[in-house]
Amino acid sequence: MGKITMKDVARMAEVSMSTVSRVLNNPESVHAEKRQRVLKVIEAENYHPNALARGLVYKRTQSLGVLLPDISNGYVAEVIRGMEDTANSHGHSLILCNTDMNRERMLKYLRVLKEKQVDGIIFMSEPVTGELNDLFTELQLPVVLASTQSLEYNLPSVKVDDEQAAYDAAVYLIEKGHRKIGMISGPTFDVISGATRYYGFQRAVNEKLGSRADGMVEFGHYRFEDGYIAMKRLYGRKPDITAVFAASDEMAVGAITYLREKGMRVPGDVSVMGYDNTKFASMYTPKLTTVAQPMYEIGSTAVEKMIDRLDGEVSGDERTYLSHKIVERESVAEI
Amino acid sequence: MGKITMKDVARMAEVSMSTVSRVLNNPESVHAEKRQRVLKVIEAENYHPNALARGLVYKRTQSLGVLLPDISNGYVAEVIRGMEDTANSHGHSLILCNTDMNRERMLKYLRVLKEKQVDGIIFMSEPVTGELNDLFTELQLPVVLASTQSLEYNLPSVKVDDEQAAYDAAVYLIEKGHRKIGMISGPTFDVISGATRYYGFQRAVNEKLGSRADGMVEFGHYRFEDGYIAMKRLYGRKPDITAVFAASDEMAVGAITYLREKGMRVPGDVSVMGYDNTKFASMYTPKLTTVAQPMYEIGSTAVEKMIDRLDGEVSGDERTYLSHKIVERESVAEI
DNA sequence: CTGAAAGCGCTTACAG
DNA sequence: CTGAAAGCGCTTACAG
Repeated sequence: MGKITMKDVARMAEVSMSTVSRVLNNPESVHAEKRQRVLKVIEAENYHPNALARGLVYKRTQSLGVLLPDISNGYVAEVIRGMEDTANSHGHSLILCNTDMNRERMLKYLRVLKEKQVDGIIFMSEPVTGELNDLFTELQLPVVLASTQSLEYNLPSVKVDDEQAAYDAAVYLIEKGHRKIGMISGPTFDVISGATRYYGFQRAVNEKLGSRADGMVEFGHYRFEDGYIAMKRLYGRKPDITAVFAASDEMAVGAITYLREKGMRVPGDVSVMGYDNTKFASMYTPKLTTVAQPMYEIGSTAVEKMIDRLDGEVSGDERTYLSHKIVERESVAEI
Repeated sequence: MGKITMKDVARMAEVSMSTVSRVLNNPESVHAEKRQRVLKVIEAENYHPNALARGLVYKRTQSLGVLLPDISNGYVAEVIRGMEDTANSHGHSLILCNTDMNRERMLKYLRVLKEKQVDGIIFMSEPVTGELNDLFTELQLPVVLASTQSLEYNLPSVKVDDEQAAYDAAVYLIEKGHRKIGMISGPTFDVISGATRYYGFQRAVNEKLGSRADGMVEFGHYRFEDGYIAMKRLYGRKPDITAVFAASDEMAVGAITYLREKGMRVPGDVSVMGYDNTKFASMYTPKLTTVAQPMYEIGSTAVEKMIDRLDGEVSGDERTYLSHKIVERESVAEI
C-alpha cells in the first residue's frame, strides 16, 4: 500500500477532490454530513496532505531559511531558539544553514533556499555587502537581518544598540569608581559589533573622564583565547588597570583566566565586565557582570518581522533596536 | 516580471521543456550546441528550478527533519553542527524542530515534517517509546536516532557507550588514588544517559574497590543548579569525599561552585570530573577534566547513516557506538 | 453546497 | 538527440 492521496480520500468518501480540499481548507463551506464522511476517511487512512503540491499552487511554503555563522556558538543558538519558537507558533519551519562566513557556502545555500521556495530569509551571518544585497534583490526573496544590520541598504533588522550598550557598560564601571579602564574590543573592521562597541566605550571615557582611552584598548575575535592574549598585552602595558570591559563573555573569561594566572584576584584586584550574557556567564566563578542582549527576543522579533512582511503588514520602522541591560553579578567591584 | 519558469526558458532558447529539463539533469544527453543555448538563457534570466515541482515527481526532497530537545543547549548545538555540515555536503537541508520534550509539540512537528515530505527524520529528543515507534512506522518515514537509542526497537542509532564511558571515568579517578568517590548522576528513569552512566560508575566501584557506592550518589537533571544542590547533599552526608564524577559538565561546574563556597579547593581538596566536554569545559577555571563525547561526529554519522539508507545502502549494524575519551585537564588531582 | 477542469512547474517514458 | 503528452498531488475559479 503506497501513500494515500487526496484522490484516494475522495474516492473512499465518495465525494470529489474539490470537496476534500474544502474540508481541509474551508470546512464551513461543506455540508456537515459530507464533511464528517471525509474527516472519517482522513482519520482512518491517516491521510497527510502533500505540502509540496500545495506549495506549488499557493506559492507559499511556510518555510524560512536562516543563514547563520555557526550554530554551535552559544549566542547564535540562543537567537535561533527564539526564531524557532516563533516560527513554529506561526506554522512556519526553519531551514538551518551554517555559513561559517564562507562566501561560496553562502551562495550555495542561497541558491538551494531559493529553489526550495522558502518564503523568506533570516540573515545573521555578517554585515550585508553590496554584492549580497544585489543577490537578495535578484533572488526576489524577502530578507530580515537578525543581530546585524545594513548601514547602506534599508533592510529590516533587529538588534541591540551596540554603541549605547558599550557606553552604558563603561559608565557603569566609571560609576563604580574605576578610572583606569581597559577594553578588549572586537575588530574595528567588524562594523556591527566591533567598531560600535569600541566607539561607545570611547565616548563614555571621553564624556565622563574627559580623557581618551589611549593605549587602553586591545582587540580580539570574541573568543576565549583572544581575551586571554588581549589581557596579557593590556596588562603588560598598563599594570595599574583596575577594570576591563570585554566585548564578549568569552573574552571576559579569557581575560580573567590570564589575570588569575598572574595571581590577580577578580574582582578584588581587577574588575572584568563581559558582553552578551550567555548561559555561561552565570555559571562561571565569579559570576560575570555583563551586558545582556535579549538573544531569544532578537530571534523571535526577527521572525515576527518577517512574517508580518509576508502577510503584507509592513511595520513602519525598518530598524528595530531591542533594549539591552546590565546584569550585575560578581565580577565587578566598587572602588 | 514574475518568476521565470522552465517553460519560459524553453521558449526563449527555442527548445522543448524536455530539453531544458535534460540539460539540468543529464546534460550529456543533449546536443552541445542546444545545451549551450539553454545554459545561456538560464544564466541570463537567472533561472532557478522549482524544487517543489521537482520533489513532487521525484518523491524526494533532499530535506531532513531533525527533532531535538533544545538547540540552545550547547551539547545539542554541537551535534547539530555536525549534522548540518554533512547534510549540506550531500545536498540535503535540515529542518530544525525544538521539542522541549513536549509531546504535543513533537506530534505537531512530526505531522508537519510528513506533510513537507522530508526524506527522513533524525531524532535526538529522548528515548523512543512504543507510541513513538508506532508513529514512526505509521508515518512511513525513515528514522535515525542521534545521541539516544531504542532498547526495544531495532532503530538505527549513533551514540557513545555511556555505561563504558562512566566506567572508564570512575576507573580513572580510582587510578588517581581516590577511594571515596561520589557521583552526581542523571535521573535513573533516563535510560539513555541516566541509568547507564550510573551503572557504569557502580560497576567500576564494585570491580576495583570491591564495594558498593552506598550513599555516594546524588541525582540531578544535568543542569548547573542540579549539580550545586546535589553536591550540597553529597557533601553534607559524606564530608570525607575526595572526588566526584558528574554526569554532565554543567553539573560538574555546579558542584565546584558549591565546594568553593564551602571553602574547599578544586582539585586541591576535592577532585571533580565532568561528562560531555562542552566548549565551556576548557574555559572554566580550573579547566575541567571530563569524558569527551564526539558530539560533532555523532551528528555527522547520524546524517550519513540516514543518507546511506535513503540511497538503499543499509549498513549492517543498526547501533553505532562512537568512542569516547577522557580529556585530562586541571580539575582532578592525584592523591 | 458540489464537481469537472485547468493549472502550479517540473520529469519521464514513449515515439520518432 | 528531441518533443508532445501524461502525471506528480494539490487548489481554485467556474458552472450548476
